[in-house]
Amino acid sequence: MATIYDVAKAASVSPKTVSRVLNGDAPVGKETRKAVETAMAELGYVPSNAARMMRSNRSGLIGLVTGALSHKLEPMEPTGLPDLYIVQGIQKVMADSGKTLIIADTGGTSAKVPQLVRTFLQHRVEALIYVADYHQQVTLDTGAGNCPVVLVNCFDADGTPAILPDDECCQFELVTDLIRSGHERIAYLTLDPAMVATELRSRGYRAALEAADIPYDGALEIMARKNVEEDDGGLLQRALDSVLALDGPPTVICCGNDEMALRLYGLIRSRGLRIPEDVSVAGFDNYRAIAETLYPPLTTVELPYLAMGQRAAEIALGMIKGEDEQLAGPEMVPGPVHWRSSVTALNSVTKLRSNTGSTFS
Amino acid sequence: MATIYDVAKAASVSPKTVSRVLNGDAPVGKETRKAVETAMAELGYVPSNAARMMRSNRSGLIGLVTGALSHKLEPMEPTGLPDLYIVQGIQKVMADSGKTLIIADTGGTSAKVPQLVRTFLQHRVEALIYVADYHQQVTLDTGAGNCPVVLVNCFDADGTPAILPDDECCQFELVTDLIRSGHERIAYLTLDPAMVATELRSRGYRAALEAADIPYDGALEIMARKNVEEDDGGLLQRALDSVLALDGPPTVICCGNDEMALRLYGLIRSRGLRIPEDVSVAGFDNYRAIAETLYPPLTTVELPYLAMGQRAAEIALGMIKGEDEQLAGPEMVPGPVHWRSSVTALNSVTKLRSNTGSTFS
DNA sequence: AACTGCTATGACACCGATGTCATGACTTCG
DNA sequence: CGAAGTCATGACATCGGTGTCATAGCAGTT
Repeated sequence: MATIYDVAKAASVSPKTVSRVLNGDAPVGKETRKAVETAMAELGYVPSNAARMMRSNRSGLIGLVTGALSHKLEPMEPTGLPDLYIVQGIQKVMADSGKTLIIADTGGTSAKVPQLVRTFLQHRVEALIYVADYHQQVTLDTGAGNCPVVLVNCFDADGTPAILPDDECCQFELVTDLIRSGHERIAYLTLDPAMVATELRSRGYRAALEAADIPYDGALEIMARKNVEEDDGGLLQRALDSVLALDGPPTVICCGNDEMALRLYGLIRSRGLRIPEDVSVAGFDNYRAIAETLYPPLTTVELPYLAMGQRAAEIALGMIKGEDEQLAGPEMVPGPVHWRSSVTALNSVTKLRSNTGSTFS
Repeated sequence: MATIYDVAKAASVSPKTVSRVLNGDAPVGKETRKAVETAMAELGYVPSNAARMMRSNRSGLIGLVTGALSHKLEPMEPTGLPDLYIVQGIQKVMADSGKTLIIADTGGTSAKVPQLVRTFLQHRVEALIYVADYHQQVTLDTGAGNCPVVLVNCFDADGTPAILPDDECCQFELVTDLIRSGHERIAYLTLDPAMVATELRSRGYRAALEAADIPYDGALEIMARKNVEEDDGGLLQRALDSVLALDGPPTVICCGNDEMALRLYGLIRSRGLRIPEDVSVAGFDNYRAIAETLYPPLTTVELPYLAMGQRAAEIALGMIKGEDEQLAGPEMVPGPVHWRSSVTALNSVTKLRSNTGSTFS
C-alpha cells in the first residue's frame, strides 16, 4: 500500500505538502497540487487512518454493542426486530457525520460485554452505544472510563443517558383513537408482565380510558402471553374466550404485539366471527410483514425505533463535542398509530380521528 | 488516556517490557510481570490499536458493506430479512477469529459504494464483504485494489468469490419431500420472474417432478406476485382461482415466500376450504414470525443465510491468510426444509420423508 | 578459566501521518 | 529602498506502539 512518502517522491514534493493537499489546511500552488493529485491517483494512494489518528486522537469510529444480530436465534421473540431499526437509525446519522460504525454482537451473553468494550477502546472509539433488543433495565459493566456511553431501548440505575420508546404514550394514543372511533368496551390482551413495556402500556391503556371517563374493567385486561416454553398459545385462546363471554363483550381487542394479533385473527374466525364487523383488532409494533399482509390490514402502533436510533446518535455526537446538554437520564420517544381496516368506526364521525401526536406517518 | 510509557514509568521498566507483557512474545520475570500488570490495572491502560497497526500492518478490521440496515424502509420487501442473518453469520465467525466488523450501509444507493469502500480502505480493513439483500447480480466498482473481496447473496461477471443460496436445490428438496408424502398435483405460485431466485426455484420445482416421473403441467406454475405498486394481491387471488378451477386441482400449493403463504391462508379459507385437509400449503424463507405463528404452522424452506454468512467469513479469512483455496466463482449453499403441519401426508408411509440434505434442523 | 547458551531487560529506530517552526520568494506600503 | 506581510514549501519532531539488536547476569560445559 502506497504511503504519503511514495506520493511525495512521485510528485517531487515533501510529504508535508501532500498532507496539505489532502487536508486543504494551507495554500498549495496550482501546479504542485495537480502534480500531487496525479501521483495519488496513479499510486492508488489512500491515507492511513491509523497514522492520522495517532496525532489527532480522533478515530472517527463509533462503537455499537448489540444483541441485534444474534437474538433472533432464540426461540422466544418478545417483539419484532426493534434493535435493527435502531441500528439503522444510528447508522444513518453517524454516516451523515462522517463517523464509521464498528459493531460487536453480544451473542446473547451480556458477559461478553466488557471484552467487546475493551476491543472498542483499543480502537479508540469516540463513543459507545448499547442497544438492547427489548425495553429493559440493564446493569452495564462497561469500564468505559471517560468514553461517552448512550443506552438505547434500555436504561440503568446510574442515570446513564438513555433513549427509550414511550410505550405508555403509544398505547394511550392507540386507545384514545379507538375511543374517538366510538369504541368503549376495549379489551387488552397483554404480554408477559415481566417485561417493562407491559406495565407501561397498561398504564397508557388505563390513562386513555380515564381521560375519556370510561370506567376501567379489570375483566377486559388479561395477560395472554408468557415468555416460557409452555405457552403454546393456550393462554391467548382462553383469554379470548374469557372476554367474549362477558356480559358486555368488547367491540375491539388490543394485542400486546402483532404476532399475537395474527394468532387472534385465526382464533376469532374459527369462532365464526368477522373482522372488523363483529370485533375489531389492534396490534402493537407495526411489524409490517404481518400488519400489512394480514387481511384486513392491522391497525397497530409503531414504536419509534428508527427515531430512537437517530436520537441516540445525536446525543452521542453531542457528548463527543463536549456539549453539556447531556441528559442525565432516560428520554422517551413517542411513535405513531397506524390506522388500518382491522378496526371499524362505531360512530359516523370517523373523521374526528386524526393522527394526534404522531410526528411521522 | 494512559500510554505504554505511562505504564512503563509506573512499573519502573522500559516500554518494551510492557509490550512483552501485553503480547507474551518473550519471557518476562515474574516480579516484573506482576508490577507491570498492576500498573496497567491502576492506570486503566488500553493499548492503542492504531499505534500497534502502524508497525504490524494488521488492523483486525473487516469491512462490511450492506443495504441490510436500510432496505426495510422500502415498501417492497421481496423476501424476509436475509441480509441480517448473513451479517449475523459473518459477525459470529469474525468475532471468533478476533476480528472486528466495521459496517457501512449503502442506504439503498449503490452509488455510495466507492465512497464507503474508500473509508474502509482508510481504516485498512483486511477484507471487504458485500452483502446484498436478495439474490441478484451486481456490478461492483470497488477500486479495492488488492484487498480481498467476497460477495454474499449476489455475484458479478468478473468471477469474484461469491456465496449464494442454492435456491434450486432448496425448492427441489421441498417438492421432493411433498412427493414423498404422496402429493402429485403440486401447484407453484411464483414470485416476480425478474428475480434471479424465481428462475432457479422454478428449475428445482421441475427437476423434482421429473425425478419422480410426474409430468410437468404449466397450468400449475403461475406467477402470483410482481414487485410493483399495482400488485395489491390481485395476482395471487386470480392465480389461486385458476389452479383451483383446474380439472385436476392441486393437493398442495407452494408459494414463492412466506408472506404469500400468509395471504393464501386467508384466501383459501374465505373459499371455505380447510388447511391442510382440503389443500396443503408450503412457503419459502422460513420467516419464523409468520411460519411458526400461523395456524397450522407453515411448512417452508429455510434459505441458509446464517450458513452463507459463516462461509463467506471463512472464505474471507482464508484469503487474508493468503491461502490459495480462492474460489473463483460462486459457491452454492443449500438449506433445510422445515416440515410443519400445513402439509398433510396423502400416503400412510409418512415416515419415508426424512430431512434429506439438511444439515441443521 | 574461558566459552557457550539462555534469560531478562533496555536503547533505539521505525511505521505514516500531521503540528510547529523556519525559510526563501515575492508583494505591498510608507 | 527597506520593512513588513503574504504565499508556498520543507525540515523535523511527534503520536504509541513494536521489531531489531545489544547487553548483562547466570547457569552449564569442557
